[in-house]
Amino acid sequence: MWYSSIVMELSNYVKVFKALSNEQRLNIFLIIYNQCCTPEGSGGTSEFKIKDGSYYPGEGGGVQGAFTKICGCMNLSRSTISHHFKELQNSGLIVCEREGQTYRCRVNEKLINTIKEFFK
Amino acid sequence: MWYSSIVMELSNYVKVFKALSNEQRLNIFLIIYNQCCTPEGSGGTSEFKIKDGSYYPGEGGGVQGAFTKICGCMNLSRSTISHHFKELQNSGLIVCEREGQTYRCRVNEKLINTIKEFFK
DNA sequence: CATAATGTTCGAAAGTATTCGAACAATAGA
DNA sequence: TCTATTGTTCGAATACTTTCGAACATTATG
Repeated sequence: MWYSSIVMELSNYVKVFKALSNEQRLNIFLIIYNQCCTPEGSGGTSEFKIKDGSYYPGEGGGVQGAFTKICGCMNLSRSTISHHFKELQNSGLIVCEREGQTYRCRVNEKLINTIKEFFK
Repeated sequence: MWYSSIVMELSNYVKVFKALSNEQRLNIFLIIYNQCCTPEGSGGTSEFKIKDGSYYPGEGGGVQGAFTKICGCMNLSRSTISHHFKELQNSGLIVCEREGQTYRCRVNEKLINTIKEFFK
């Protein structure tokens, strides 16, 4: 028999699942997750880079016009994208900071491992 | 760099995360998940058994008075429990059937593996 | 069969989410 | 410095969730 291993307060799992429970937000998360992750094990800051409508991972860039370009991809207003980013940050799934007009996001790999563990 | 492996329609992932995005429902899921799973790899029907306020897994029993007892544990009405069970079933996370007054639930291990894969 | 118990369905109330556009603040570049 | 662009915050509209109690259907048992 299986046991789920619960290592955080249940309300934190709820936050994560809630963050992923909206299709638009899940899409945004996947863009970040798939395009902008650190090499496994590095644990450092990873980058999220969008240029000319395509995504370029890695190499220290960050994004310019990330929101607007994501808006273009998914037909949502900038304020809505901003809101969804905030929800993702709030759940702990991503960590973002700005440097001038450059947006820098990293996926919280530790939390993702915790969620993986949840499903044993 | 990681890539999430998406093997279902995104809307199905959304359904699963939505099902787990409410603390009460997550609790119910955990009761089922932790107390009533088949031995790994068996793939068969597992049981969900509650008796005298305690949970007894396995051995072909099923539940009598499951809802009422869960109500007792979590201060929710029977109609609410019923609703949450339906949501969990709807997401595909659990499969339930009744046999007379006996409730039989199994966790959908295949779907759970799919979700695990999602987090690479 | 009558009764008690269990789970379901319905409608309503209250709360939460999603989305928008407008007004705003910060920054980069002409 | 002025302008265009970017992301943020606000308030509002609409839609969805959570929860309840009441009425109902089904089943087990006296």
